[in-house]
Amino acid sequence: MAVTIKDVARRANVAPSTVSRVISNSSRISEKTKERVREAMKELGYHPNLNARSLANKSTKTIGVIMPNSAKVAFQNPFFPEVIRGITTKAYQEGYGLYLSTGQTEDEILEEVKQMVYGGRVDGILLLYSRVNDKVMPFLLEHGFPFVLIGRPYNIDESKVTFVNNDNYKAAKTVTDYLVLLGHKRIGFIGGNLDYVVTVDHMKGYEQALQNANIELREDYIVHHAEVKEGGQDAVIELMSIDQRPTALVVADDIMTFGVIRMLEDMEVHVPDDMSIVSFNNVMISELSSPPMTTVDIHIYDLGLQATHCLINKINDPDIEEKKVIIPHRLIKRQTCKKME
Amino acid sequence: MAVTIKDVARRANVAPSTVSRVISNSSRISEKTKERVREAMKELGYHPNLNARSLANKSTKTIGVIMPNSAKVAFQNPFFPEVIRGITTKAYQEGYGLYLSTGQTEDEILEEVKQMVYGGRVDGILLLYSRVNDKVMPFLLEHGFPFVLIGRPYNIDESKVTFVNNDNYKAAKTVTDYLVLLGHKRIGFIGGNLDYVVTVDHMKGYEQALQNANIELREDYIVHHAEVKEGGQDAVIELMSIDQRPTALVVADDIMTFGVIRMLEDMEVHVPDDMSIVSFNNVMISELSSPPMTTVDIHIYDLGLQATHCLINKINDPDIEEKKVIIPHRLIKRQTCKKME
DNA sequence: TTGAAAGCGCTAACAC
DNA sequence: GTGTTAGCGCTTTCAA
Repeated sequence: MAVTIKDVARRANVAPSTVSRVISNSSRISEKTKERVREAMKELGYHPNLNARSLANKSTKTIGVIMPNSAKVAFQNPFFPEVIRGITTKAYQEGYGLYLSTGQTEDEILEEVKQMVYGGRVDGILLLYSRVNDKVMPFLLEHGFPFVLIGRPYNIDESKVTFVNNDNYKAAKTVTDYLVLLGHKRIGFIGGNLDYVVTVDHMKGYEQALQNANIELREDYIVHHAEVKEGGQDAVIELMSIDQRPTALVVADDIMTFGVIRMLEDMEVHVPDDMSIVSFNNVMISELSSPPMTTVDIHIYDLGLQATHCLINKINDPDIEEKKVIIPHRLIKRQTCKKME
Repeated sequence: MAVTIKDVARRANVAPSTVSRVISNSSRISEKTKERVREAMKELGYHPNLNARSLANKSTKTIGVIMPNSAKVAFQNPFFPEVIRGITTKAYQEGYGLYLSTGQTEDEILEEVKQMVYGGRVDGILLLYSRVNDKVMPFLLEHGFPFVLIGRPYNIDESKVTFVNNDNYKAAKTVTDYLVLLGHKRIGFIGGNLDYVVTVDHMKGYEQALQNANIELREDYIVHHAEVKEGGQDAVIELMSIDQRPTALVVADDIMTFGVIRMLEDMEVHVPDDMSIVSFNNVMISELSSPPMTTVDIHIYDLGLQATHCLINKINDPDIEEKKVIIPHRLIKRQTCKKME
């Protein structure tokens, strides 16, 4: 059996409560006793039992991280590693640990969240996605459990939830405007899963830009795919089979763009000469495509960092008011766009 | 305050222990009482407190996942997401949760591991890397704490630790043999961080293949870089500045290969016409490079899955004997290799 | 400034 | 089959 607070107390000739106070560095303990107790802890190799502490405390110092259903797909995309990197950094600084969701389906995940909340496993929850008809958020809201959303609440009053997001609408609009400015009129859109709010926002931005430019919206220029890998490739096939092919593409995600470029290459459609492309995220390898891709940097790392920051604030002060943080984005011009002749 | 086991007991007119037994579905409870108790749980909306359970139980049903120091670098590489995907799958099946390390330096991580172990936060630990002078493994070994290593123990008796690995030596040898068979004699090697055992193994395989082929080893053909992104590019510069440039490259990692191809392209060295390349891992995007890369599939997902499987076995039966699992690899031929004229 | 003791919610040994 | 009860190791009143 491991050494407990009682052992330390005995050794230092004090009461267990005193040891506890020393651990939390209470100001009402004399320096002398503190020293003596610390000594004893060292000698015995004492380490607190975190479960016992959590039980007495009702605080776990851990954050639950909920990934979209099926990490299967999620983790394919460097977005998640990168956002977790941001989360990790802040969490470590503040002495929090991370507890990861493992469920694959929406229902499994909801079950897990319930366990985390009811079971007292975590002090707060980070939602790494915003889905259109999500059940997790309503649950959390209903129970007044601290959480922060990365993304944007949908069908839920924004003032009721703290979230960290990009202005994806604007980003998509800017990017489309940019292609229009380069002289493109036939601009296709390859979007992600329509269940995700980010996809909805992207599409609206794209549509608005075209409308502003008096370019007619063509249904057949818009393709959606859930899978980042095959998705990009399938989408290309669809778009290239159209009579009047697009000359430029707005692509939901950099990884998709890899697939898109690859596929176009196979069809001898050259980027950027025959096709311009802009996409989103600017993950690490985005600059390593051939040609290097023009993309919107959404500062994924910051999304994670800020969200964690907000969450910890909320945990520390449950009555803090809800907050909306927009992380700025930035168009990174590389070599997948070209002016129309 | 949440509803506890006592509330349920009162409601169902039984003792708390009975409720506990119903929860664990003990066979010594009559179906009738079980029903009654379950009814009460439903009515009251009971959910067990996991901290209390862990405290009484000395079991947390969670696995600690330790990433190499600085997830900063680690997560850049799709290897980790993919291995976690494997872990996640098995863990979920078996009802285990995942607790992630967040430390950046080796010391921080060792501290975290100690916390996990002493603090009773996890039942077992998964080590996602094998470093040459690692302190975590000795610690775990010394404390007889259940853990499984993904990779290979170094400077530690293999029979003392359960590990899941590829035969990286052989993979590197095969790959180099392959290039030799294609007629290459000037074969460069771009390796990862030499602190990692996998890098050591790769290099040995490479050297052995050259030796077997009676090709002299050239120091200047061997370059190591820790960072996957810049690494590949820097390495190319070094290798291309040599008088007698290599005609083929063995690259430690697919992501590096993206950088390598990119850089070669900039120098108008075309792959595979002017340079053949083979690398390792076969992550999702590996087939999306231009040209698609020839690489060794190491079945990352299986590494994670098997390791988790072994760990859970060890947790359930601490006296089970240590085991060594080698996940097979497979050369995936795509388009970055060409026969020398 | 310190100690005694109650309790956090659950499990498991022991009794019946 | 079911109940009683003593912990698990810590925190936190309340007293002194």
